[in-house]
Amino acid sequence: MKHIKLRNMEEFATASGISRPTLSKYFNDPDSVRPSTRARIEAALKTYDYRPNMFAVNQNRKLTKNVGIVVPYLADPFFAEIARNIEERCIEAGFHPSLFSAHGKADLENDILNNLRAMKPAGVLLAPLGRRSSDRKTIEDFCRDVPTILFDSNIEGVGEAFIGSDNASFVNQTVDYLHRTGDAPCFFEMAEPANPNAIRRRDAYLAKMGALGLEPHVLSVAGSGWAFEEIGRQGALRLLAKDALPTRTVLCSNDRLAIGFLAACFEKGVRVGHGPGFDLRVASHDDHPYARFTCPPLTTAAHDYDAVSRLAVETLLKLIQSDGSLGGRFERLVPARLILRASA
Amino acid sequence: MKHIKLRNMEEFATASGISRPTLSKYFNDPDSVRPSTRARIEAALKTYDYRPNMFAVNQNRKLTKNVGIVVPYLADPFFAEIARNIEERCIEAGFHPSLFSAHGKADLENDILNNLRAMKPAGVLLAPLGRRSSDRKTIEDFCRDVPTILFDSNIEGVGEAFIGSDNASFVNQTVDYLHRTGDAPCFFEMAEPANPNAIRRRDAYLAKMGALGLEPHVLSVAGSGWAFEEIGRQGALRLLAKDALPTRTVLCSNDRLAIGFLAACFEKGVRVGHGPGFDLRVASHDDHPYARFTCPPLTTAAHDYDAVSRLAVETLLKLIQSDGSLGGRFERLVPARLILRASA
DNA sequence: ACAGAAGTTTTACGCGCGGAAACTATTGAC
DNA sequence: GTCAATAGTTTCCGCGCGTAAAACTTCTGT
Repeated sequence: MKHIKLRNMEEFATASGISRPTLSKYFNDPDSVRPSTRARIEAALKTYDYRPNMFAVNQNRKLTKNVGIVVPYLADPFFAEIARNIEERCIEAGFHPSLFSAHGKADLENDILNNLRAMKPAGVLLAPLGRRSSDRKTIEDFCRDVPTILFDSNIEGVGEAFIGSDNASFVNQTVDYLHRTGDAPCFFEMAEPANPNAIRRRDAYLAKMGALGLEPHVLSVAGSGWAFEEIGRQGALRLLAKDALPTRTVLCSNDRLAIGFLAACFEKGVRVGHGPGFDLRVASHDDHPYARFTCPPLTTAAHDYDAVSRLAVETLLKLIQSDGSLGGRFERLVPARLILRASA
Repeated sequence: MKHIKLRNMEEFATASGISRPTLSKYFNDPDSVRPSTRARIEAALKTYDYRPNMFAVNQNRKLTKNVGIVVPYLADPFFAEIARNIEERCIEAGFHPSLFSAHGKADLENDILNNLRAMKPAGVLLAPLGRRSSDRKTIEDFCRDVPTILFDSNIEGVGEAFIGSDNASFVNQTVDYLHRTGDAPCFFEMAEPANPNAIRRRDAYLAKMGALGLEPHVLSVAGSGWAFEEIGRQGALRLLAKDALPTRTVLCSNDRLAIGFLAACFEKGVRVGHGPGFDLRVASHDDHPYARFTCPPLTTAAHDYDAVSRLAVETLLKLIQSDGSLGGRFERLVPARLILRASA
């Protein structure tokens, strides 16, 4: 029966027979009015079509219900998936998430943060581009003005909290498994990783190999940017052509590199798998949405998407409730779960 | 030197020595003021840190600079890629795009449209979920209130325009190529496609086979939702187990199904490729970002991402300039480009 | 130099809502 | 039934900016 469209709260007040300040209270918090009047209001809402003007609301409210979600590269299914997860949790909590992608570009990330400032968000969840310290200041300034929680990729000391994956857990599990069931792996990575997690994974690999008393082999392939699959493929093709793999077991820094690596193996007729009749074992990290559809399916260490997104949103809500400060920087690293498939 | 932060335009007016209405004009259109005063304003902007409050601006402006971009499923790299493309073009044109994903859920799409209404966007680019007519009304109502352009997936008569891909062009090219270089294909698809494009592709396949005087074979596999790869894989496994493929050439409705199909072939030792020594040729449509990394790389008909996004944004800008109506529904279908890779 | 055009300032109002203050009505326990 | 606490009403102001009107100033072309 939503026929008459009302233009403002005043009209809705006269139409519903309830004073405007009471309506204002109701829209800010439906529980702040008596149940009987709440029922009257909600009955009126079904008869008349009225919604508060969000611009007028946000102009006057000290704290909006907006939250910003910023990811470095949305065309990467990993970020698409985690952003989806976070977005849904924010909606559940009664907030209005806005999703932004830096598309791999630092200056776009800066623009996003500046525009986000104008939205006066209650809080921001930011997965920064991993990059040199030259741009660190922009993010630092932003975090000083807006309650921000970093996720996925950490910047030491910046933001009120960091929620991420425990790269050591990822690498320890994969190296352990590969070593236990055959040979310890060499480590395949990009020479100039776009992301600090890659550096932590290499460090974890070196540490783990040291702990096992084994000699590490790091293969750093050239390439920059976000076209990881192609970089992995080209790197693998070069290594295979030169027969330069130091071991018959390869651990890739991440699944997107591994997807390219496997494509190169297929191209060159290298049989990837575990057991007799196979030339090479390949494992990786992330459990990328397509990792189960590679040929062969990829053995990998899986992110706990659910836990990371849940913790990130929970921490953000806590941060918002405690008025923008948690009293000390909170950090939480979520461990990985090993996924065994045919590639290793 | 951006030291003093000014709280509103009034303060900036006194600080810069320029009247507030003139500043207002400047921020709405920098070219609407005399070059000399424009220079004075921009000089002042470098001394003082001031940006108009976007909520106050949008409350009073009849037409905001917001544009909404709505896609059905952002975790699908196809939509991630086209959304990225569209977003960047909108920014270039001086608008503020907001990206939303329905995450495959019809009720979420409805919520998004309702929230979008509150943002009073100048225009909206909507790639609707393909679904039954029961929800058509929500979209129709929305399009009546907000200047909207549909893309990717059409709904007859809804919105001011539709920009999409020419499914017939996709299918004609792949069928032609397969037929010319070997055998005509059977058609592999989902029985209950999430998207009307799938139906058009099947129809195009039937028509093309008819035109070639050949008998068509449509293989519809069970499954619904957006996990296309798994649906394709399961369907392929069943068909291979029963040896039920009517031809040695398979044309998949889209690349995500094909990715699953290829995974199943690999699993079962079916050698996919073109020429002697291969069991099966597989081709598809879309040129999904991962199509070049499948094993073997996928022969497919590529979307012209660039043309679709460019046309969509151009049409939207035209629509906004002409005050919300183009005087008749505009439709434009972009042809495909055949990409030959090893799978067929 | 001067009329006319174009740009600028002054003044004033409005947008739709948040929120404070003072007052009135309702509630529930004694 | 009284009274205090709670909830609602009335009235008013402020938020930051768009925008209109009128007066004023500066810029054009001749």
